[in-house]
Amino acid sequence: MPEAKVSRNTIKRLSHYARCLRRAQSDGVSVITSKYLSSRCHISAAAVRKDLSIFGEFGKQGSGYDVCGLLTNIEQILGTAPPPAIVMIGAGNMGSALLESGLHDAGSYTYSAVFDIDDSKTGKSVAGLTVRPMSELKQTIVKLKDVIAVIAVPPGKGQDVVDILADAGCTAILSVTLEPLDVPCRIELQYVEIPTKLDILSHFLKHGAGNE
Amino acid sequence: MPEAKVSRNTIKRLSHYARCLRRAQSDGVSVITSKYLSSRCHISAAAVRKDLSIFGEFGKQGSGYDVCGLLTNIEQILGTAPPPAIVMIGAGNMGSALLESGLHDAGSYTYSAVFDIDDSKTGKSVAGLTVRPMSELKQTIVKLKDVIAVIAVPPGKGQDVVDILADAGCTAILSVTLEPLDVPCRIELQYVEIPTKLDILSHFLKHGAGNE
DNA sequence: TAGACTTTGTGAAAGTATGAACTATCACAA
DNA sequence: TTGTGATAGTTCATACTTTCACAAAGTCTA
Repeated sequence: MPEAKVSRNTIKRLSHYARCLRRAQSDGVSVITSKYLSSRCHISAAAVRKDLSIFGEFGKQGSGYDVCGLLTNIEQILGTAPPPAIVMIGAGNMGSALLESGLHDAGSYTYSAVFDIDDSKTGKSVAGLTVRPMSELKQTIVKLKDVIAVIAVPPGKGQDVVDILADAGCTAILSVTLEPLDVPCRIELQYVEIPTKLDILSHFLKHGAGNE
Repeated sequence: MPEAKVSRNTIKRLSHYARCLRRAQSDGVSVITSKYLSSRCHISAAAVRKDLSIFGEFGKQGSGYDVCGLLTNIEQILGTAPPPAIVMIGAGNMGSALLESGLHDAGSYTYSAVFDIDDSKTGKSVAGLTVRPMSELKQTIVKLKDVIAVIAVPPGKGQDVVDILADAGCTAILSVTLEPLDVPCRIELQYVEIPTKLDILSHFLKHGAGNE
């Protein structure tokens, strides 16, 4: 599998293609063109073809790409076939919202467990999962191995959680808290950057939206 | 104010600098170096200086940048002095979570109003705001003028909200729903891309995290 | 004051991304 | 079988972004 040099931006676009393909698949579409992907993902058709050329002459001229085969290839690169387990830390408003909204459109991710620092929540059920105490977090991470940890705790509590996760050997974290987190460089950390997105919107409100 | 050509990536970084500066300010720091900003924002010092050079020889060799003055300049570009109003659409789990978590660390943004499609929620209070019916949404947008709309409704309900917002002349939307939305090109739309971030994390889990 | 040290600002170079244009290949119909 | 239209794959040129290196300018200590 010679796929060493896939840039981060390409990964992002592949993620969009994957969602678009799943949608097409559930609509019964079996072949898809770069033009269609282009319009649905707001990416130029040339860029789509360039991205997809990493699979090596996979598409068919004149018709397009096989939806099922393309999705399989993309999921191979994304590592979502099967997807890693997801563990939620925080069963408050935000954690519950994410758990209940589900992630079906994002692929076949599922939440494996949910933890909360507040022991009074232990044993309660959220979106079909039983809330477990933080004392069990480390052993769960170790046992599951390939796991993405989602941190949805109140500001000020995030760093403690990160430290536990790092200690357990977790290497992939998605944070939906606002506080800045320090992580060892071997951990890949993704932020849900609501403040940054607000600032971008604010900028375009003040200085004109159209001029990208 | 000759600041026409600030790229989107620069805007993102300025947003990070702004948060870092606010933090420094509340810690009583009055002067800050590119090196410090670099380490806190995970951006190379050279990039920081290049970004900040758009203000034109603002820093002082040997010491650094004046925290207060730099923040003022950045907020000028971000358009967050004062910030636009924020209107929340959706008072469910997600909407409530965002309203209650607050945005103090992100600047001086405040939520101005919250709406919900479920009339049984009308009149109830969430995070100090009274939930209002969707029928009042349009006139509120029109009256506030400079406003960012945050969409936090269940999947399937988002497009209807977008249509109302577009009709009301709203030009800045932040979506935290998973569904893809179609907006007129004059509207600046930002997604909270949780599925994409999960895919990025999944990729690095499978193919090694360190090789960025 | 002198001299060592720190930090900014910037021009050049290297690396990336983007877009246009062209070619090769395939599907389909007559 | 042959011609026509459509689309993937590739190449090249352009523009943008990031990084490097260093001069200029300020700070600090003795």
